[in-house]
Amino acid sequence: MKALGIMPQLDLFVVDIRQLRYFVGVVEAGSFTKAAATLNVAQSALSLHVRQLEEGFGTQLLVRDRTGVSVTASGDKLLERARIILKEIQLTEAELTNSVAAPSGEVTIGIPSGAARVLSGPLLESVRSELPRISLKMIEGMTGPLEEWMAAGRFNLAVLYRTAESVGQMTVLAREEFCLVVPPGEPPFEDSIPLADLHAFPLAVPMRNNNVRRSVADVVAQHGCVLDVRFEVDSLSTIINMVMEGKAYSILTPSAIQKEASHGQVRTVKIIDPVITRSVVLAVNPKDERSPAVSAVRKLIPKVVKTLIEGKHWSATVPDRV
Amino acid sequence: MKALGIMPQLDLFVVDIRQLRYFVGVVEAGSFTKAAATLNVAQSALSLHVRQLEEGFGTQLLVRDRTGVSVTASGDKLLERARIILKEIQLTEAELTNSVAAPSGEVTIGIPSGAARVLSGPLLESVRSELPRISLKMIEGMTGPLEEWMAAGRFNLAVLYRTAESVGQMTVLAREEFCLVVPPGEPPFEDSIPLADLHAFPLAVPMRNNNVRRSVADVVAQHGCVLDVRFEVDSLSTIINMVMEGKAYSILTPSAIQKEASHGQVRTVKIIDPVITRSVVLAVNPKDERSPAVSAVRKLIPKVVKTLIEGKHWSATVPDRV
DNA sequence: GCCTGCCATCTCGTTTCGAGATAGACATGA
DNA sequence: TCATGTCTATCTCGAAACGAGATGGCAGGC
Repeated sequence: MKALGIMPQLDLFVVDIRQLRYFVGVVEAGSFTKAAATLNVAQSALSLHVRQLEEGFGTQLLVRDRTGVSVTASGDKLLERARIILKEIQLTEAELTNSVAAPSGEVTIGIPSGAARVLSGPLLESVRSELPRISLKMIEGMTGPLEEWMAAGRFNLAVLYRTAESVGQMTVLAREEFCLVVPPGEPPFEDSIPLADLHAFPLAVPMRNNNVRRSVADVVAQHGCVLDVRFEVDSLSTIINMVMEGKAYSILTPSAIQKEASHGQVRTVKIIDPVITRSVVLAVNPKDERSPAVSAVRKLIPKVVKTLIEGKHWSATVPDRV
Repeated sequence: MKALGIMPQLDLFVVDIRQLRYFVGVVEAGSFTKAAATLNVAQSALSLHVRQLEEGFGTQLLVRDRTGVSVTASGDKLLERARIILKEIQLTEAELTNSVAAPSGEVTIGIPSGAARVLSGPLLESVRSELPRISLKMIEGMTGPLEEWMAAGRFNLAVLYRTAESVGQMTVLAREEFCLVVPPGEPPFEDSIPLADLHAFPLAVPMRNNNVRRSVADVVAQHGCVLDVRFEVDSLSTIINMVMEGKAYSILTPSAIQKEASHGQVRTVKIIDPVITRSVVLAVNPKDERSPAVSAVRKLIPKVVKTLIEGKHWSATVPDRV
């Protein structure tokens, strides 16, 4: 066994929690084989660890025979001591985690207007019901400014968008596909439209620095296509109103127009050849990672998202967890 | 963190002794960097482990700043608990090892006649003084029968010989070189003699199944040499007496004739081209490995051997320990 | 502006761990 | 006597964990 740092003397034996757990488990089961089944560990691993304890202490702890094991006098001493230690550890874990069972305080979250349209209500409700001592401050905005403010540490958490496969340390909440948002009663009437045909529709889209705009523009450029951008507006609700009033089309993700689409106020037509996707991700301010309140909200958000998607309140896909 | 067996739930956090030791060390040092120096562990390792504790408990334990660290309220709780746990472990180790601090009982050891000549007296004395509650039963014999008896489990321990580099689970106590044992006043008078010249001397050597005999015979055969074996005697003292009386020469290791050589009753001449060496090893009966008494004697023997060699009471070399 | 001190992160080689297979020992029943 | 079953010990190998060393970022002092 390698020197463990705190006691650098070579070959010094230091008992380990795992070994104690295995030892107690074996004694209580009465055999390595039964303990293996109970503890869901290979019998050979138990055999090895108990043997390491015996070698470390320089004394035999178990008597082995064909019917199993029984403890020696030394083994009884260790059993008693091990139970005390394991109990202490259990109490420690309970005490330390208990202090985060009811986290409290203020948590700030930045959220893009699009995602906010499906997520802000349910999230606020969930936090209120499940984390009653947490005050969630939600700041909605366009993604450009949100990225900057998050980078500046203005929020504890932020919902952001990413098109790259790699999202680093962030959690992927959902994947969305961009679609053509169509005024009611207007063509096209098919379920999908090729990217190359989008030029036929006059578009109201966000400003050039907008994440949505850049995502789509990149793909369009890559495919040698063009778009008929008539209006550049950094106001999602304005864009949606224009579509509802038949003044323009737009290219958005389902979260942005989930409600209007479900009420028939706009229609969505899938864009294909290629499908344009992006991820909705959750970023955490590294400084706040270990805050119990932030941690709790951070764990709650994916659940809210999953519930929305599975309840067909958001047309997106939940990413696979590996 | 992998499922630890006793709690197979994935990702379940289980505090580890090492982490607690590191945490306490860091808090007491007031900084990771100072703790690293104190604990002889890389600062990055401490940082990582404490962070794992924080992530596992879901709460921040330390406040870090440019002057070092201080504990949070949660950290204080953990510090208190950790000290209790580490103390319990220390007491456990003390209690368990204390029961082997004064091992008692009978220990049997087989020892070849050659090695017994230098080792049996000092070993019995050492056991008597350092392990007063142990009764050491020493059985001397030729190595052939000793090997068989040890294999049959007749002894707890056995001192044996090996010529191969690999000695498996056994402990190497010493290395010896075979030499020509010469009657006083007889040639050769040089300090060393080539193997090829040994045929000039009439030899009294042990019987064919003897370890000594086989070790030398193998090397002689490998070098295309011959020996003039006049007497085959399975009694070491008889062989030595014959040499002392000028009736024969012999080929033995220094342990066999250490006393007679030191009294001028025989001379030793180093055999070269090649030097013939063998190891003196200590074997333990696997069934007895964990007996405290056997373990204590097992640890004592190398010390006795080392003292003999370093005190020039045995012309052999102590093996390097890697 | 530079230096110092401190912590966090990354890479890489080493060590440890556990699963699975297998062998040996022993008792029981046919 | 042989086959079977039960139990423990040992070995191999792939995966995971660990720690050293290097490096970067940040803040304060000179």
